[in-house]
Amino acid sequence: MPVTMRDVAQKADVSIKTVSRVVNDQGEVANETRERVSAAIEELGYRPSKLARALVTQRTDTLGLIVSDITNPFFSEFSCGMLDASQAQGYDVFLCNSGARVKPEIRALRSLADHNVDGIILFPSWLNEDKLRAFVERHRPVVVVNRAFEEHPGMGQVLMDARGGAKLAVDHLVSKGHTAIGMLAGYATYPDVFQRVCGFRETVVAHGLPLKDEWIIAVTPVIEQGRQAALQLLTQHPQVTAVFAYNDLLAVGAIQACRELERRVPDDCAIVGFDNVQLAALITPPLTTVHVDKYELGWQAVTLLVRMLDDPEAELPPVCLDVELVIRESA
Amino acid sequence: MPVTMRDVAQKADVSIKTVSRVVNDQGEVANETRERVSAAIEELGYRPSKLARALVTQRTDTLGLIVSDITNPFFSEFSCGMLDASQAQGYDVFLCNSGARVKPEIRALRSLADHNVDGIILFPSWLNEDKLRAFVERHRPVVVVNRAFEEHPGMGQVLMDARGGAKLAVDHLVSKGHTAIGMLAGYATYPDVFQRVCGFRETVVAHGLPLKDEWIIAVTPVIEQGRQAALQLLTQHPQVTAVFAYNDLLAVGAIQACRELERRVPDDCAIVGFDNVQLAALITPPLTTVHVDKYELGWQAVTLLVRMLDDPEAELPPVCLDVELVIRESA
DNA sequence: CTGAAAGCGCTTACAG
DNA sequence: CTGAAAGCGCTTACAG
Repeated sequence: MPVTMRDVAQKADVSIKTVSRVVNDQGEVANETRERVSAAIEELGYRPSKLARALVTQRTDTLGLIVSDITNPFFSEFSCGMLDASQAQGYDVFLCNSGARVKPEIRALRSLADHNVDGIILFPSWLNEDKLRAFVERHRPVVVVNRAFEEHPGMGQVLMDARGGAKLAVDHLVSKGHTAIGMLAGYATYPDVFQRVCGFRETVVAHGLPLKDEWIIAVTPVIEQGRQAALQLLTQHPQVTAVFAYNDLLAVGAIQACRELERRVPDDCAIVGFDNVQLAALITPPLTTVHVDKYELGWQAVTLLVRMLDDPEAELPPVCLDVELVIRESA
Repeated sequence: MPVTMRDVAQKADVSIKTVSRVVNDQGEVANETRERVSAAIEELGYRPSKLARALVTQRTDTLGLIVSDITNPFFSEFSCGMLDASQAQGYDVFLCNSGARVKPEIRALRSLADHNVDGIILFPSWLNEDKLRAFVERHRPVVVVNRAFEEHPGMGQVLMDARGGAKLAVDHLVSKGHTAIGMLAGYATYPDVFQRVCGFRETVVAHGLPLKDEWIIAVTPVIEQGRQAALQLLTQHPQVTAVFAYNDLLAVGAIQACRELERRVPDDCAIVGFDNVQLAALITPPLTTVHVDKYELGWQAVTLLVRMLDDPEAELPPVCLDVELVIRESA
């Protein structure tokens, strides 16, 4: 029932090929013909089928995005930037939630490949590098966010300076006189946890402070888990007077824990988060945290991916966004 | 380069049609043949092209979602429910951000139609009912969320009891002794604003309280706008001692305004929000608000849409979710 | 139980 | 400047 190219051709009394030419604005078409065809298109309300076109061109004008948890404001901000950029470039985007679990992540990759997306932006939860490379070779280009991979054709990387961010956080805590600093690390399956933990360890050691494994607790980075982990950390190791959290959600949980333990923030326990989500400024006390431009991160991921699509041979270096410390009241 | 049905057929020494049969698990196939084909599929890592299939079946196994602002936690929670439900039903989903503006919304509808999505879930910002009906007739079924339309084949509705929620909020404020109640309404282009404002007006009148148009301010429902609107409301009309907000974001803005005006919440000014997003419980003071299950709302929207797709003739009544008042400290 | 033909709605060489 | 043929990778009747 939808109107096809054939209908337009018939109405304009030309061949299908000619319609195709004016639709795609390619090849020479006599002005008079072009106008007749345009008129027919207008009149019939013709819109070319992306499906049919894709079948022959192997381009669908779609991108896939796989996030860990769309409910986490970090990812929704990122998605917003990604969507705006995609739209600006003429792509529509499939969204998939992996829950930061491997199986759903693989399922999402497969599913996106089945739909022939042109490219994928992925927050890998955990994924064998070889597997991902195999996927890229067999299917479509992937831009990986927040995880450093070995460079590989068809794989792009968009990173933030997580290590530097962790250093900023610890430096700040040390400057406030803290010597016993713990960390609420993200769940181990989040690859970028590694960078933040690294930065944390390095900086603590660089300051000549004690570094205890028991002071680093790994949990799923949501508020309630942060609360429980902080409760445990501060109860079992009361000497800890400062906490660096993998992200703001965990930091908020830590603030709740302090309230329950009647530890004043920042006097009895200082807390620094990471991401600077909207919530960070709204909580009491307002959170000192490491800021990263999440919208920009999403935008850059698309920019890189589109570049890869436009020139598959190009060797594009990883993109890395700077971070900065935002000092509020929690530390 | 990707492996096709033809490759499988060749390897299994059968016709393409037979491969199609085992892939789609339809028609009788001799066991021995089926196994040979399955083995070939396995061996070659064959995956059927959804594109090619869609071209003939007119089914893409995709759904579209158009939200106003993915950055608003209401929508991200909704999306989460929608994604989980879609996946459970075998659909992948396109996400579009309309920014609650008409043009991007229409562009998104068109774009989704171009990709032949099977159905669409839409938060209409403002859209002529006739236009939407025309779209549905020409293209694909749409489930509209949070806006009451006249019933129409191909259009489903998922609602929440917004009016009832507004009543709960006002009743609560009245029970606390408030007699001068203002409202921070959402920007007028949000259709569901209507229900909440209606419920507000009705209930205020039902209690025999004054209802002043100047006490109802319409703004874009984000925190900063809420802050400014509340500042204006409480400065120009200091007699107002209670505020009902269209959503939690506006309510949070109102709390900030009160802080700036040195009005204690709830003693000098009581505030009630709507949605019960995560932030509501975390702000100081914790927000009294109207709870609605956003995840469930997303899930229900998909359920309804899939029903419509499975049986285009069925007349499915609107789905309406209950709401409840969550009393915390802001009122 | 299995296959050959036609077609979904386009684009890509190739002619003229 | 314009068109006829082949084909993208599948499924849908229809035969046998």
